[in-house]
Amino acid sequence: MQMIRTPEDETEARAIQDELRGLVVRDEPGPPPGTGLVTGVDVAYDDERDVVAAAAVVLDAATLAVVEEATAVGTVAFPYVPGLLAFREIPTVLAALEALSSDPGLVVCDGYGRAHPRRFGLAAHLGVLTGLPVIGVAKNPFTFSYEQPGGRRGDSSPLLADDGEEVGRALRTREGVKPVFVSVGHRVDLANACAHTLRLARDYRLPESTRRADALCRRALREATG
DNA sequence: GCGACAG
DNA sequence: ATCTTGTCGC
Repeated sequence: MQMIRTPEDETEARAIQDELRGLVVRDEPGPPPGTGLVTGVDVAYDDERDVVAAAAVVLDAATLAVVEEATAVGTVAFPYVPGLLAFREIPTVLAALEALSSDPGLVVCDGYGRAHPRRFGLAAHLGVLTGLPVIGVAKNPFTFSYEQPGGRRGDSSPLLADDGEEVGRALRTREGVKPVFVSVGHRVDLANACAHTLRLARDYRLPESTRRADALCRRALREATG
């Protein structure tokens, strides 16, 4: 049940991105922070055996308590190429999401959405394929530039593309700790994406959703591989 | 042509 | 992403 087309090469992959980019919805604020469900997704790889494991962890947005977990294991179908990450991750992530009985609510993934060379990163791609509201929270600035945000939790600064567009924000989630990089994927605006991220990063630098998904997909990979 | 580059 | 020990600190 892979709704993603696995391209034959990089040229085809970029063409798919250019085609799907027009389907991204950017004029919806998205679900209000702190209510409903939030689902973190992440993947881990065993490049030796071409195995990939994905995890989806559903949290109660208000308490950050785990509501449901699901995993999926698959075969790596595409190499890692900067700008084409979605083709490597999404097939297995979709399988994990489909294994959930809960409605995922807002989906939070590792990596970027709008902040992408062709403005169609992983979070945007996943959003278009599922129709769900999705945001991306990355651990480094990729190719984008930014000024260091203030040192306090909640401080942020624009993440800028070469053409000057604000494609995301560098958001300080912990005092004096390196910021995270937030960008919108689908059906969520940037201010709301940052608000969600800040609530999810209540106890650590990274959102609880991605921390939980990261731990789970590593465990799934270990159990699938050995 | 070279370097850099989410995970 | 992944390869990888100990170590400083709350």
